[in-house]
Formats: sequence, structure tokens, C-alpha cells
Amino acid sequence: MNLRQVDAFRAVMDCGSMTAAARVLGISQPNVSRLIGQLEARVGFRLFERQSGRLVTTDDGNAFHAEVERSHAGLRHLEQAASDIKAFKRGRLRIVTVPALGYGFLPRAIRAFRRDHPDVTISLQLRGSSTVIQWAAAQQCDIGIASNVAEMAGIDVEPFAVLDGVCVLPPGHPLAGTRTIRPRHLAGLDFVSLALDDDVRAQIDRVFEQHGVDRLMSLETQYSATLCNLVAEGLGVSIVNPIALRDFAHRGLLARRFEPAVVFRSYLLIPRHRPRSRLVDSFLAATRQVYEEEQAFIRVALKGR
DNA sequence: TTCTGGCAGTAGAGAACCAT
DNA sequence: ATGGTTCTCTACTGCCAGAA
Repeated sequence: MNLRQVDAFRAVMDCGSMTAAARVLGISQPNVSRLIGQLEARVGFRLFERQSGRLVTTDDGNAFHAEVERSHAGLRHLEQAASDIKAFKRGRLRIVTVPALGYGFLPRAIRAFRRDHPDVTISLQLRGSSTVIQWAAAQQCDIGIASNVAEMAGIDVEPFAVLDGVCVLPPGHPLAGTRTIRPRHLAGLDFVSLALDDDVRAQIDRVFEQHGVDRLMSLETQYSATLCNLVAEGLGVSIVNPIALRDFAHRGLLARRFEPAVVFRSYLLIPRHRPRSRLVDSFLAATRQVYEEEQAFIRVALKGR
């Protein structure tokens, strides 16, 4: 059974004769006759009785027609879905990212993306860099964002964000009036640190060691969002990826430039062994747009006192 | 090779026309 | 009014050609 035969059957049912059906379908009448014959042979029963040279639908034919109409409604649904996919209105995006960008930044990028693609299903997973890399290499996501990346087969790596870390202070902190904070300013202060396995943690520790400054290492956590919350609670100061700043502006968190620079890098990971979809390109465009807005926010936040 | 479609020819049935 | 002939419509089959 094929679609041509079913189309012919529907046309004959709608038009009442093979000749009229042939006109509607734009084929010759013998072809319609042949298609109906093939369909009858396939289903194993007569769809029409030939009475006095005219077609009369059998009971089986009527029952079959009801099923055909039901299936045809499903087919129209498929055609609409295909049309939507062609116009990339629908689809599915699987994103896995490090928490620093997954807490506030990516939700804002998703909101921007959703304006043009409201029906796309998005899965957003937050994992550590090593897991992000593994998932991208195993084709288990469409887009990965990691903070430190070793070369790995099967992944295209593109630099995404390079931002200087900022010093964050709780509201009303004595250093609030200091425009640029240096290691000596934090001597003896409670410091909320990134976890030991974070490569930026090593970078920060090295800076303080080189300047001979001791901090009170009283708290550590692996997530920048948790870190910002701890600072906002007045439990210490810290150095964070500024991309998290916007999420804590409402808590009065203060941000100040930190020197010498501690660099937070983020990379896009795109699985290589499959065609890159337009949805991915569209999402990355939205992400870059939001990133530019984020940079503008950071500039303003660092000017404020 | 298979599928699809067109052309030519054939057959059956009803409608129209005409001679009786 | 009736029966025969012709015309028209519809459906079917066989054959062939073109495209994939």
C-alpha cells in the first residue's frame, strides 16, 4: 500500500467517480482505475462494487475510508510538523554548561532565543567542565560550555567569553570606596574561595602567594552562584566570574576591579560528527547578543560606587 | 529494474434518437 | 408505445516511455 493509492481512493470517495477523481488528481482516468485496483488487491477486499458501470462504495470501503481520513489527519499533522522543522520553529536543543553560566546568563540567552523559537524544547543541564567535555565528545548534547578545555577528538572548540575576574563585597563593606582592589587590600579578610579542583582557584591562590598576602580561607564552594550568595550574606569577600554579577545585583552585592587580572575563560563545545543545525546557530547568535549586553552591565557595575 | 503515467483499444450501461 | 441503433460516459487492460 502506498500514498498514491490512498490518495486515489480518497479522491474517488470525494468525487464519486474515477473520471472526476482523475481530473482532481491531474492524472489520467486509467491510472486512477489501476491505483484503486492495486489498493483493493493489497487490502484484500473490494472497496467498490461496479454496478451498471458505476462505482458504489461497499461497507468495507466505507469503513476503510473512515480509517483513511483518520490517518490523513495524522499525515496533515506530520506535514505541518515538517514545515515547522523546515522553518526551524520546532526542534530540541540539549545544552550542558558549567554552573557559572547556567545560573543566570544562559536563562537570559534562552529567553532571547525563545522570542523567535517559542516551540523549541530546550534541555539545560549544569555540570562541571570535565563532564561537559565528555558529553560533547559523546554527542550527548548539541552545545556544551566549559571553562577549561583540553583538546578532545570529536569536538569543535571555540573561545566564547574571556572576562577578568572581579572582587565581590557584601553591601556596606569597608572596601566599598576602593575603585581597584589589590591582593594587599584582602589581607586578613574572610575569603570565600572556589573549590580546589577549579583551575581559576589555582590562578587566584598563585596571585596571593606571589604578593605574600594571607587571607582567612574560611569557606569554599564549587558554584559561583553559591559563592556570591555567601558574600551577599556578609560571610566574606571573593573573586568571581563577572558574568554572575547581574544575578546578584538585587542583593546589593558590590563589584570592584581586581588587579592583577585573574582571567575567567569559557569555551563553546560543538559535537563534530553530525551536521550543525540551524537551531544551534540561532541559539549561539542569541547567546552572543546576550553576552554583549552582559559586558555592558559589567562595565556599569564596575563604575558604580 | 522498478515505478509512474499516458495512449489506444475494449466493454458495459444509460440516454437519446428514430423507424415502425 | 415499442424496439433497434447510435452516442456518450465510465471503467478496465495492455503496451510503451521516461525517470530515478
